[in-house]
Amino acid sequence: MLKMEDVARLANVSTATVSRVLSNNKNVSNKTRKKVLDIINQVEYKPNRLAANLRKNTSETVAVILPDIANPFFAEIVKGFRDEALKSGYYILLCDTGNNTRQEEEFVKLVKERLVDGIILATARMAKDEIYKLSQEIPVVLACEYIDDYEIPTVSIDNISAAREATEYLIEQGHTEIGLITGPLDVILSRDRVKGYRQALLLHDLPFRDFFIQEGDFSVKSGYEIMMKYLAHEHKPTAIFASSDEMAVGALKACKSKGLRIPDDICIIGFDDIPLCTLVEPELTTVAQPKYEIGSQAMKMLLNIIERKGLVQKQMVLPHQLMIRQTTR
Amino acid sequence: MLKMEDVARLANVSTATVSRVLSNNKNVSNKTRKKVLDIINQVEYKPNRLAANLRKNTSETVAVILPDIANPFFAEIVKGFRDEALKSGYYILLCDTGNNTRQEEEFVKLVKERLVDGIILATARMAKDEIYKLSQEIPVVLACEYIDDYEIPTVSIDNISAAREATEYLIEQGHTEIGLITGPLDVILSRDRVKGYRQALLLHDLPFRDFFIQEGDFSVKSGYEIMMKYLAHEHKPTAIFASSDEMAVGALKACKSKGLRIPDDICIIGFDDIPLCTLVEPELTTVAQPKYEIGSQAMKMLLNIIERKGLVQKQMVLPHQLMIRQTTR
DNA sequence: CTGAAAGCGCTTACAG
DNA sequence: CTGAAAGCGCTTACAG
Repeated sequence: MLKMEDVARLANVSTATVSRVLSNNKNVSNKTRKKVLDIINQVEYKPNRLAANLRKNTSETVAVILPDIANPFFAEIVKGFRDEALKSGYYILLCDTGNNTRQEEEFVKLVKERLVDGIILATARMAKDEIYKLSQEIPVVLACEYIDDYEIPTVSIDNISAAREATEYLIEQGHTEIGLITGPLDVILSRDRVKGYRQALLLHDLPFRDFFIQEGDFSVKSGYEIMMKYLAHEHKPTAIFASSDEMAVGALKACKSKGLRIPDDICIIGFDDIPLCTLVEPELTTVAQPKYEIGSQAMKMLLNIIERKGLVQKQMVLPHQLMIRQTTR
Repeated sequence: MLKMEDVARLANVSTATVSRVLSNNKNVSNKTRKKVLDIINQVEYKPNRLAANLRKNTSETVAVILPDIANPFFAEIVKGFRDEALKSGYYILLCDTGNNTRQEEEFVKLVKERLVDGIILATARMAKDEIYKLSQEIPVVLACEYIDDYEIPTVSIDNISAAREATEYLIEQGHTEIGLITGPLDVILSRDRVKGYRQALLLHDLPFRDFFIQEGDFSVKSGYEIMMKYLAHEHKPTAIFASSDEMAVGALKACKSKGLRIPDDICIIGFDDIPLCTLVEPELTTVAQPKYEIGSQAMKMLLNIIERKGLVQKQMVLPHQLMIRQTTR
């Protein structure tokens, strides 16, 4: 494999000049630049990024840490990450934790090893203060969740308001017994959505029942199982608010398997608005998040921080939207 | 950030010794090793991988090039990649081409820049001989597709046989008018599945109709639109074989929108067996691929080639399975 | 506008 | 078992 030295020799210049040409440094005469570029094209020279990065003390790579790449919600966000990273010539190191908290910490060492210039945490299991500590050492942006205690850069919707509105919508439709299927409660956004749900009940003077809050893990299966539990109870909810579309679909499946009609016998609202919503029957009412936008904005923010492009907005809240479809009425 | 030099000074040894301790080189006395490890733990030293890799001329990173991370089929395969890579301490650089052929070539330059030690192509749009050329320069494994002309390492199912069996199953159920919804025909596996379909018709002396082969792009939308076209035709198919589950679900949706009953009026078979299959109604009959296995085996093969662990099987064909559910009878 | 030279932080023959 | 020293392939002050 050719190195810069070879190109320099062929072009009769120093490696410094070749390097300058490659980095579009203005301090090169047009004549020299052309000569060097010709050689580069001719021999198809590509600089060794490892060497360049070592010297520049960067990696031009960012880590995206997320729980599960097979989750369609994250898949869409990743597209936003990707497009924005590519625009700036950064690569993405995929860090799928498989919902394993230890893995999350494991990946953080990427940073110490200088393999990445920054990290996007698309949902975190780590404690808030750990995230904060991390963000003091290295550029970190948290996607999908809002953290208020610390000044950690964040791109997300307002999960509390979104959950409150969804719950209030059900209340307005006459429901008073609303079952909540939450995400894992070590995830901040899961807790925020519980808050929103509680706020809605309080605002409408509705009683709060412990049994009506059940913790799922975002999967179809957990939604199914929790719904079965609800249905086995003597005091059944008349509406379900699930913290992910997949759990909502699981709940839908459970209701159908028991011969219940949706939305006549029971109403269901999901969260995220993944493609699946319009593929099930009836089509799922849900809270839409601007997934792609969250991804691209989070990456943009991270790259701005990495490249210290002056002041960057630290907390960005994007709009959500209640998508009323066929599982509510 | 501390460097090896600092650790060496603190431990009163040379950097060579620190390096040996870090790489588990046996040529270090237990006493020295302990002394060095104590310092390393104490100051939380992490070696700069960039520097180590430059020196060793590796990157301990592999590129996974795939069309669309949001495709649930690939998402599951990626899990196989991930687990196997992690086992060997390799990282994965995510290269989602967004179904853009130019992007595919773009990513190949990662190799020239020494940013990755090898490449997995999870489905390729590149011409066979280009893939071959690439595989001569750098370790390459092709996942999901089988290439026979060249000796390119490959992990896949037998797409031809799988498609033939699925088509024959429909024929055995009495269908003679079978519409095929293919994937993009620049993808090898799409063409292989067309081959299998043709073989089945030939084997059963059934006529081959050009109109019954329609090219989709693996998306729900394309399946929907193609099905609508079939249904608008005076000579309608009585069964559909789609080259992806998402297209099959699109076809299903189209049939339902026209008031057709599945499987009574029309039968549908998909391909891949993604989770969606059991979430739609009726549940989708499909050809299951061992997705996770394809991923882990492909990564294992790639890492073996990279680390030159002797002879590696060059072509691995994994079993597929027809999953008969509710959209056929 | 250009080049000589130092240095990024490691690893690895080589010598002892 | 250990260390001195060269070198991986770039970039970047510095000097001219």
